[in-house]
Amino acid sequence: MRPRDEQKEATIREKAIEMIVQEGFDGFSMQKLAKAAGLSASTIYIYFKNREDLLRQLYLAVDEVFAREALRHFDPAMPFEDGLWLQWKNRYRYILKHPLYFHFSEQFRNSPLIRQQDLHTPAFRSAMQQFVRNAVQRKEVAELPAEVFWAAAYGPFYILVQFHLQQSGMGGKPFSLSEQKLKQAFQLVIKALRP
Amino acid sequence: MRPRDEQKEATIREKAIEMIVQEGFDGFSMQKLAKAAGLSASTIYIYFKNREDLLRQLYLAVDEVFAREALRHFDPAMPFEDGLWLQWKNRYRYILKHPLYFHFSEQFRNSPLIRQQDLHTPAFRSAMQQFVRNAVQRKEVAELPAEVFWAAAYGPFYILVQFHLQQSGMGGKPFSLSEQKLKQAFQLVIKALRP
DNA sequence: GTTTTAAAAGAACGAACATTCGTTTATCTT
DNA sequence: AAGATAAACGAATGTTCGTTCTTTTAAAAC
Repeated sequence: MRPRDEQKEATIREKAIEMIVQEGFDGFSMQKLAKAAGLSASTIYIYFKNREDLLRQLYLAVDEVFAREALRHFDPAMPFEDGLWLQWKNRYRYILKHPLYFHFSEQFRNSPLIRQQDLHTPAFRSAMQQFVRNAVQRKEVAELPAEVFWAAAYGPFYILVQFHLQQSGMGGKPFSLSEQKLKQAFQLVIKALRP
Repeated sequence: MRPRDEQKEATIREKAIEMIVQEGFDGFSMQKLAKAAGLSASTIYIYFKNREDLLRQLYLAVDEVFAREALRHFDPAMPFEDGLWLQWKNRYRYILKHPLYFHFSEQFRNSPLIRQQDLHTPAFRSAMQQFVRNAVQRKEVAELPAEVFWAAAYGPFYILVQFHLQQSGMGGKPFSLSEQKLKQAFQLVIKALRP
């Protein structure tokens, strides 16, 4: 029997993400994807059940990479400031390395295609919860409702990143957020969260 | 001659926004919109040049309402803390009053359909710029790169709002962010931005 | 009340859509 | 080398898409 071509599936995934970032869900079709990937439309159905399944799988795969990169070298037992900065830097590095992936997931954020509960893996969520519990216990941060805390801890990060991502457009222009500005924003967050 | 039916155009706009919030750009079509609005598809083309024009007009109209509401009772000369809190409350009220509108604009945020520069009217942008210039001059806030400043001033707000918006889903469930939590987040932001 | 005009409807257009089907092709097993 | 099997393809399915055309309808102007 003939084996599956791993390179082929990888190409489908890459081109699909590219197309969605450039044209949105709206402009994304199986036939255009087939043409972009240089294969027949029916071949896509060997690797993915249907359009919806393809989108779902893409999202899950991208989110999994994100979760892995965000938690790199992270331990929920870390001192709060170190741990939060590590996560900021990890996410920053992820976005520099995979701007398309990041842009792609952002398309899902407010779309009806993915339920909120599907965002991030359970392991990721529980690691983050433990991290905050520790920080509160050690009185490194003020005690706050969870969503207020996360909004303060990551809101500035995401707004900053989104701004620079849009500045860079989708052409070749590089992502221009400097680590210095990132650090500046981070210092503000730390000041805000101190007890 | 027969006059245009203003009610008809209003219905088209409302139903279009509803449909986009519920099904995304992907699931939005002229024919489904016609059926939902109870008229012929060709009638839509009396009020809007085409699909793209319809989306553009919807976005501009919604954004105009937002800008008006956000600036309600606002003056760039206000003391910083008062002015920023007023804007937070204005935006909060806007989202409570028009959750669909807000959800609708969020769909555009990372989509290729609207250029970043089209976000918000020039009047809105310049009012905000003047507001910060004044605050810096009076040493009410630290001097920071513009995007770092805005990220810190509004990041927590938007993350908080997005979280509660997703919690409420799109069914009848009410938008559940309390003004108390809003105020808590605001206090953190003020603490962060002080010189 | 007739004429004028544009709104509104409905049918129709080709194009593009997601998906399936039958055939061909490439690779593994024997 | 022959046979088995699933990958890969091209063609075709029926549906839905955005938009236009033709006709009908309703209101304003006379």
